[in-house]
Amino acid sequence: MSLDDRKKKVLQAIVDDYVSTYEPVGSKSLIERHNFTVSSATLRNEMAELEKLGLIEKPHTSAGRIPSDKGYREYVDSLMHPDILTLEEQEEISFRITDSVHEVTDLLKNATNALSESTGFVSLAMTPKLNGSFLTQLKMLMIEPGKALVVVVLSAGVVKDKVVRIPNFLTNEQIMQISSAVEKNLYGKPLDEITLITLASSVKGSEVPESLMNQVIYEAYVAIKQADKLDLYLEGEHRMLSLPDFSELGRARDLLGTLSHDGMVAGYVNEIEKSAENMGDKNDSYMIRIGQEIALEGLEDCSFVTTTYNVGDTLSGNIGVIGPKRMDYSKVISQVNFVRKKLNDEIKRLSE
Amino acid sequence: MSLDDRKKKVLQAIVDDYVSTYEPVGSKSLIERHNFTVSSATLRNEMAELEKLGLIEKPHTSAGRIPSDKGYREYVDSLMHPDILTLEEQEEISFRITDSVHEVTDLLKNATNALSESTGFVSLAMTPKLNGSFLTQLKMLMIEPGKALVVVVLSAGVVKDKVVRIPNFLTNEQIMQISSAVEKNLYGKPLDEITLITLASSVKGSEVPESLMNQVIYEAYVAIKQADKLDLYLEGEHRMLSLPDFSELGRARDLLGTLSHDGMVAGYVNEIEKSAENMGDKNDSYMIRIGQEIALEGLEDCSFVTTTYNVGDTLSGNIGVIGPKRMDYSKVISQVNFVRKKLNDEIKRLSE
DNA sequence: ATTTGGCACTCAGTGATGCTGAGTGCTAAA
DNA sequence: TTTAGCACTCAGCATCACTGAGTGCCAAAT
Repeated sequence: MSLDDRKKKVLQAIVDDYVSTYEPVGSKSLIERHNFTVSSATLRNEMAELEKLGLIEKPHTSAGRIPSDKGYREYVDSLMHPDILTLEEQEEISFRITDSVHEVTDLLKNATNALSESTGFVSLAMTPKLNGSFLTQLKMLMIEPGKALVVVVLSAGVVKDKVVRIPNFLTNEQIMQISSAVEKNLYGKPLDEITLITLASSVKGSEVPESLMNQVIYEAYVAIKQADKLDLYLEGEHRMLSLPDFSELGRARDLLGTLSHDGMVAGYVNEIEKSAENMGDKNDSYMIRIGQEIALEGLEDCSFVTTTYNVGDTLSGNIGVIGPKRMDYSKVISQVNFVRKKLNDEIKRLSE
Repeated sequence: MSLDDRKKKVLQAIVDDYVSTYEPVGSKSLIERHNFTVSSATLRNEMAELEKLGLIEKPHTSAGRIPSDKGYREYVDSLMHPDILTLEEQEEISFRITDSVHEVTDLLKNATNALSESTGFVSLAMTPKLNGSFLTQLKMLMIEPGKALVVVVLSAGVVKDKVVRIPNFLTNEQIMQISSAVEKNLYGKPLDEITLITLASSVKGSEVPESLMNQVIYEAYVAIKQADKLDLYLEGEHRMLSLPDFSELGRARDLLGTLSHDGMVAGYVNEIEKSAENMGDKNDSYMIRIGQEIALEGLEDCSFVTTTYNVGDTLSGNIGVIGPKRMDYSKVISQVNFVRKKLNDEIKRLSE
C-alpha cells in the first residue's frame, strides 16, 4: 500500500482525531484541528478515495469517517510517530514493578499491574516457555507418610514443585534414593525428552520393589510435565467497562466472557508469537494484532500489543496489552516496551 | 419481627415472584399466580402495611412492589422453603469438583468453578486459615549458588514454599545445617508464635558466621510468614454482566471494579466469618449478607452466601457465592451447601 | 371490623412527529 | 486539480400524547 503524501497525512489525521475524540471525524473538523492548506471539499475527495481503498469507513451516510481495521494497520505500519513516556510515567511504572519482589512471578504480576494501570486497558503476561530448558535437579521431600513434595529445578533457575501421593510405607531413605537416581541419570536432559520410559530406566536396579517404584515414577513424571505448563496473568478486565467502545453491554459481556477463558487467550498469544517468529519479525520489538485479525469471539473491536521478555539467555515469555482497537498505539507501544525493558532488567538483577 | 400468617404468605409470594420475573409485582398479578382466597383490594391493604413495616417498597408511585433489604432478610430468616438439587445438578457439580485433582488448591479451584457455573453468579473460595496450625518441617534446598528453596510443612499436611536469595558462598551443607537446627527447635510451634527472635535463637551456636546467618534467617522468616497468607479464588465475574440487575453499565463497572480488589473481598469474607463466630452462629451452616449489609462499594445490590469447609480436624476456610440480592436464596444455599459437602468429602479422601 | 367493588389518579414506557446540525456527494466555476 | 456552493441525508434530541398496569381511598357488603 503506497499512498501519496497528502493521503498519508489525511489518514494519519483521521486516526489521531478519532482516537482522541472517539467521534467520527468529518472534513470540516479535520481542517480546523490540523493545518491543511486545502479546502474541506478537497479533503472530502481525498476521503472518498481513502474509503475506496478500504482504509476508512462511514458508520452511516451523514456521519464522518472512522478508520477501518486496514486503516489502523496502515497507521501502525507506516504512519504513526513514536511516543516518549514522560519521566513521571516511567517512574510510576518502575515503582510498581519493583515493589516487594521475591521471585520472577512477582515481577510478572507487578508488570501486568503496572501495564494495566498505566494504559487503562487489560494487560497480560505469560510465564516463560520452558521448551529449551533442561533438568538440573530433582528432589523429593517426605511430607508425611504417603505424601511427598517433588521439586523440579530447571536450567535458568526455574523452580517448580508439586505435592504427590506415594505408597504409604515408603521410607524417607527410599524416596531420596529414587530421586537422586533420577537426578543423576537425567541431569541436563531437555524437558521434552523426558518420558515415562526414560524416567523408568533411570532407576533400573534400585532396591525399591518395582510396583512401588512405578507409582512414584509416574507422579514424578506428572510433576515434571506440569512444570512445562504456561501460566497466564490477566489484569484489569473491569477497566474495559469504562471505555466508550464497550458501552453496549452486549459487547462488554462477550469480551469479558472470552477473556475469562485463560486457555483461549494464552493460546492466541502463543499463536501471535509463533507467526511473528515465522515472519522473521522477531526483531526484539512489539507485535500487533488489530480487530478482525484476532480470531477470538468478542475481541473484534480489540487490539493486542505484545512483546517478548527474557529470562536468562535461553528463556522468553510474552507480555502485553489488550485494548480497544482505537487506542493510542504509539503510546501503548512505548508503555509496553518500557515495561519489557524494566522487566528484563529486574529479572536479570534478581538472578545475579 | 412477627407477622400474621397472611402477611407472611404475601411477602413470601412477592419475593418469589420478583426473583423469578425480575419485575415489580402488583396486587393483581399476585392473585393470578398464587391461590389467594381474598381480593386484590385486600392484598393492596396488606401490601400497604408491609410497606409501612419497611419490608417492601415501590420503585415509583404507579408500579408494583419489590422487596427491601429488610424484606429479603425476613425472607431468608423465616419464610423460604428449602430447595433440593436434582440429581443432574448434583452430578454436574460433583463431576466438576473431582476433575483432575492433585492438591487441595485444585479442589478449591474446581469448586469455585462448579459453583459459579451452576449458580450463574460469582463464586469465591479462600485457602484455609492456618492460625491454629504449627510447624512440622522446615527444609531448605540449594537451587544454585545464592538461591535456595524454603519448604514449610505445617500440621494438617499443608505445604508452602518460596524461593529465596542467600549469600552466594553458603554451601549446601551449611544451609541444611541451619534448616535442620530450625526445624528441631521449632517443631510443633504454632505459626503465630514464630518470630524473628525465636527463629534466631533456634540457631544459636551454629558454626555459620552470624552475619550470613541473619540473612538466611530473615528469608526463612519471610517464607514462614508468607505461608500464613490467605489466597482468594474468584470466578465468573463476567457472569454478572448477563444479569438484568447490572444492565446499567455504571453499576456493572463499580461492581467489577471492587471485585478486582482481591484484598477487599477477602477481608470482607473474613469479617462475615468472624461476626458469625461471635454470634455463635457457627452451626456448620451458611452465612448470608444482603445488600446494604455489605460495606463494599458497588455491592449494594448484591448478596453474599458463604459457608465453611474443613481441612483435617483443625483448619477451615470459606467458600461461597456473590450474586444479585434478588437471587433465589434457597436454591443458592443448597448449591453452596452441596459444594461444601462435596468439597469436605474430597479433601478427606485426598488426605487418606 | 374486615373485605370488596368501584373509581379517580399516577406515571414509566412506547411510539409518532418534527427540528437541528454536522456531515455527505456532486456540479460548475476558478 | 481545486474550490465554492448547494441539495440532500440522517442520528440524536426534544416534544407530545396514549396506554396500561399499578396505586390509594371510599362507601357498600359481609
